[in-house]
Amino acid sequence: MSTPGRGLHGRVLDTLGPAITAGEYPPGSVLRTDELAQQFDVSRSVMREAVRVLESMHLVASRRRVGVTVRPKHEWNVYDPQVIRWRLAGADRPHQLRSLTVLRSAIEPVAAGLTARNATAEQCAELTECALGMVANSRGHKLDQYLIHDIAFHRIILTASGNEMFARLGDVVAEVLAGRTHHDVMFADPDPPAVTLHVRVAEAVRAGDSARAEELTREITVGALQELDILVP
Amino acid sequence: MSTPGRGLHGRVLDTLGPAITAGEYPPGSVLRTDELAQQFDVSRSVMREAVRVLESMHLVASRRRVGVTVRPKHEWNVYDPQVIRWRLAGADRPHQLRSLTVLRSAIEPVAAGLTARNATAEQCAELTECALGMVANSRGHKLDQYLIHDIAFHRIILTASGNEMFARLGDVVAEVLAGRTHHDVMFADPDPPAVTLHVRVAEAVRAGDSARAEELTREITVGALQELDILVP
DNA sequence: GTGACATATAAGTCTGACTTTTTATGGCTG
DNA sequence: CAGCCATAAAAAGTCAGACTTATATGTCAC
Repeated sequence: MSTPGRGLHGRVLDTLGPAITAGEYPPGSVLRTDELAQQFDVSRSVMREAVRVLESMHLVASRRRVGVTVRPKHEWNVYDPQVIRWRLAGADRPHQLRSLTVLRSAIEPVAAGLTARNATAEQCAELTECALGMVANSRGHKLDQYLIHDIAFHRIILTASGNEMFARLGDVVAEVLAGRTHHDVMFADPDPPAVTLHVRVAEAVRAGDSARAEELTREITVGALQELDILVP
Repeated sequence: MSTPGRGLHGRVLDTLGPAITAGEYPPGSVLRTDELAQQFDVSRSVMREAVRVLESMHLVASRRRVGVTVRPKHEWNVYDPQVIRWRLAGADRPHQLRSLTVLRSAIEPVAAGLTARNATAEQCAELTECALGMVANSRGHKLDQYLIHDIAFHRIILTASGNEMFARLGDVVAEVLAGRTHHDVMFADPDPPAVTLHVRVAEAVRAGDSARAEELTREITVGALQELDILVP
C-alpha cells in the first residue's frame, strides 16, 4: 500500500516511527543520534536524515547539546498519512479509528454537497457505477469486492468536490473503511439500508441536488459512527 | 510564528519549499542534489536532509539515476502546517484561503457540537471570556485585539471538542483568520451580527445545547465563506 | 545568592571516497 | 530491421572521520 524500504533511512523510520507514535518513548524522552545510529547499525548521516523526517512530522525536536526529544502527542502532525498509518498499526488503533470516523462525519457530507454541484458527467457515471457495484456485492460474503467499490465511491465524492483539502482525505477514508472490514468486526454482509443510501447519494449527485446529497451522506457517516459505538463502547 | 532557521537545512527549505509550492518547478521537473547543494552553497549532506523533508511532505520523489522529481500538486501533503504556510505566502494564496475556509465550514460546526457536550467548566469560562473580548474590541479600529480573541475563541472550540484531528486545525484556522485581517480587506470594524453569533455560541456551549452550538457555528463559517465570495468572486 | 566564566557534550557541518541501482547505449545476432 | 543482452554512465545512496558551534551545567569569585 505505502512505500516501504525506500532506502536505509526509510527502514529506520519503519521501526522508529511506530515506536514513537505508540508511545514507547514518552514525551520528553531524549534520544541521542549517535546511539540510535549504533542501535540500527547505520551511519550517522542516515540516522540524521531519519531524524529530520521525524522532526518535520513534529514527532521529535532536535536541539544542540540536548539531543532529540520526543514531543507530546498534541503537537504531532496527525494528518500526515505516514503518521496515520503508524498509529493505525499500533496500540491506539481503536482511538485513532474513532477520531478519523468523526472527522469523516464532518467532512464527507459537505464534500457530497459540493460534489452535487461540481461533478462532471463522467464523475457522476463513475459514482453510479460504484454504487451499483456495492449493491451487486452486498450479499454472499463478497466483502472484498464490496470494499473496493465502497472505497472508490467515497474517494470520488471527496475528489469531485473540487476542494483539494477534501480530496487529500481519500487515502484516510480508504484506510478507515479497509480497517473496518478487515481488522474489526463485519463478518456478516453490510447492512442493506447503508447500501441503499449510497445509491441514493449517487442519484442526488446526478440530479445536482446538493442539500439531499449532503443529508444522505450525513446519514451514512452517522451510521458508521454508531456502528463504531456499538463495537467499541 | 513558526520555527525559522533551525539549522542550515532549514534555511534551504525556507526558499526551496516556497519555490516548489508556488509552482516554480512544474510537476515532473528534475532537480539534482549536487547542483542544488552548489546553488545554495551548502554541503551535500545538508541538501540531502532538506530533500528528505520535502520527500516526507510528498512534494518531491527521489529516485536513483533520475534525480529529485517534483510531484504533481494533488499528491502533496496539503495538511502539513509548513506546506500550508508556504502556500499562503505564495501566489495562490487566495485559492488556498478558499480551500481552508471551506474546510472550516465543514469542521467547526461539528466541533462546536462536540464541544457543547464535552467542554469543561473552565473551557466554558474561557470561551465566554473570548466572546466578551471580541465584543469589547469590535468597535473603534481595535482589530488586533479583536483578532487575538477571535483566534482564541475558535481554538478553544476545536480543542474542547475532544477530537485530536479537530484540535490540530487550530493553527490553520488562526492562520486563516489572521490572513483575513491583515492581508486582505477588513478595514472596517467586524460585522456586529458576526460578533453576536460568537456570544451565542458560547451561551449554547455553556448550556450544553449541542445542536444549537453546531447551527450557530455553521452560520459563522458560512458567513466567512460568503465574505470571501464577495472579496474574491 | 548572584553573576561571570570555563568546560563538556551532542548536534551540526563538511569533505572525499566508495557502492548501488537504474537507465541509456551500442553492438551483436537472428 | 527488429529484438536482445552486455556494458557503461549517471545520480542517488552510504559510510567514516575530522571539525565547528551552540548550549546546558557546574565552578568560582564576589
